[in-house]
Amino acid sequence: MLNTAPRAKKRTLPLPKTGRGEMTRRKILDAAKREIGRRGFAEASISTITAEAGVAQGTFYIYFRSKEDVMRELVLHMGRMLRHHLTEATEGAKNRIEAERLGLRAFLDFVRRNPDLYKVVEESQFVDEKVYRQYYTEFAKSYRIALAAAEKRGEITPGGTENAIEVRAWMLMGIAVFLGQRYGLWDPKAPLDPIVDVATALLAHGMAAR
Amino acid sequence: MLNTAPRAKKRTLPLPKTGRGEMTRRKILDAAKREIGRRGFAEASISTITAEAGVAQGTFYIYFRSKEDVMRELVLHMGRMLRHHLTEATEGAKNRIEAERLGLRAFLDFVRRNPDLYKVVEESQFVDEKVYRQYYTEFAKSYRIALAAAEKRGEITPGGTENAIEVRAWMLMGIAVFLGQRYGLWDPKAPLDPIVDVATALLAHGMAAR
DNA sequence: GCCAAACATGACACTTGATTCATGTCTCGA
DNA sequence: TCGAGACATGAATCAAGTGTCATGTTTGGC
Repeated sequence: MLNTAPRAKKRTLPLPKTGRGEMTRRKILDAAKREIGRRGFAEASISTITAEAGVAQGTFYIYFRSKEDVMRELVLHMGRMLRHHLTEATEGAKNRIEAERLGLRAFLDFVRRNPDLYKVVEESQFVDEKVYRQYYTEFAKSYRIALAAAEKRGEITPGGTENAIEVRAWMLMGIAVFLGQRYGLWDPKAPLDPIVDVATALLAHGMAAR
Repeated sequence: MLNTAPRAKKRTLPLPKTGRGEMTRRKILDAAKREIGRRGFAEASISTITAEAGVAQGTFYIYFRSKEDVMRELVLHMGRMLRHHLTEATEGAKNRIEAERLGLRAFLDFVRRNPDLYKVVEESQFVDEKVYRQYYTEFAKSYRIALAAAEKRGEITPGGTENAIEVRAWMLMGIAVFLGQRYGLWDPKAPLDPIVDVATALLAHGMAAR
C-alpha cells in the first residue's frame, strides 16, 4: 500500500554530500554571520550574503530555505560554541563563586572574539523567537543544575524554593548579557579583570553595608 | 544677503498645530506601538500601521518620515514613562536596598502593563542603535548617581573606583531586563513578590555561603 | 461667514530584494 | 574514465511595500 499521507514538511534541507558542497555551505554561513551581525538582519540581503561568500544568488537556496533558516542555524551554532567555551573555562573551579568568575570572564572574552555571532543571537529574538527562547532556556537549565549542586555542596546560600534557583539563574544570565553588551561590544578595550572582580564581589557578598 | 547655505536636514517633522492633528498623530503612534511590539519591526508595514490607526497611508507621512522615525519617538516615550514610574515607586524608600526592591518590582509591573512598548525598545537596538544606547546610557547615569549617593550615606559597600559603580549599574540593569523578559513577558502570571524577594536578597547579601 | 493654513485621502509609480529555473560544470565511486 | 548525481550559475520573474502627489476637506482666527 502506498503511503499517501501528507508528510511533514522538511525542516532542513539535506546537508551537502561532497567536500565542495561542504565548503560552499560553510562560506555562506560565515558570510551570513558577518553580514547579519554587522548590518543587521533587515539590511543583510541574500544577494549581499552570497556576494560576500563569493557565490551566485541561486546557490544560497541549495543549502537554505531563507534568511531565517540561516539565522536559526547560527543561533544553534553559537549555543554549541559558547557552551563548550564555558565548560572548558570553568572546569578547574574550586567552588561555584570561582566558577562564576571564570565563566563571566570567559563569556566576555567570547563576546569580544565573536561580536558578529553574538549580535545575531540577540537579534534572533525578533526573527524567530522560538529559537531564541530555546537558547536561553537551555542555558538557564544548565545554570539551575549547577546552582542546585553548589547549594547541596554548601558553597552558596540556599535559595529556598526551586523557583528561587530559577530566578538566580536568570539574574546571572542578565548580568552576563549586559556586561557583555557594555564591555564586550561597546567598549572592547576596557580591561576585563577589574570588571569581573566587581561583578564577582557583588555576586558573592552583595552590596548591602554590613 | 540671501542665505544660500545648505541648511541642516530637519530632524523632526513639525508637530501638529490643531487638536485634530494631535489626535491623528497619537493614533498613529499608538497603532505603531502595537504593531511593532506584536509583529516586530519588519512585519509592521506603514500600511498595517495606518490601517490599524484608521487613517490613510499618506497621512503617516504628514507626521513621520519613516518607520524608524516612529520607533525613535516610541523609545524616547518609554524612557520618559519608565523614569517617571520608577521615580514614583522608589521615592519612599528608606535606603538603597529598599529602593532596589521597589524599583525592580515597579519595573516588572511596568513591563507587564506595557509589553508592546517594552519590546519596541528592545528591538530598537537593531533599528537605530544610537537611540537604544542613549536609552540605556541615560539610565546607567541615573543609576550611578543613586549608587554614589547611597555609598556616601553608607548604605552600600564602597564599590571602590568610579568604574566599579558603572559595573554595578549595568549589572543591576541586566538583572532587571532579564527578569523582565522571563517573568514580565514570558510568564506574565507568576507572582512577582517572591521573585523580587530572591533578587533583592542576592543584591543585598550575595550568594556565597558565609 | 471667510479664507489661508492645516490636515487627510488613496491611487500609483517606483524600488528593492526574494525566489525560480533552464542551463551548465564538477565530483567521486564503480 | 565514465556517468549520474551533486553542485553552481545568474538572468528573469514576481511580490510587497514605500513614498508621492493631485485633489479634496476641516479648522480656527479674524
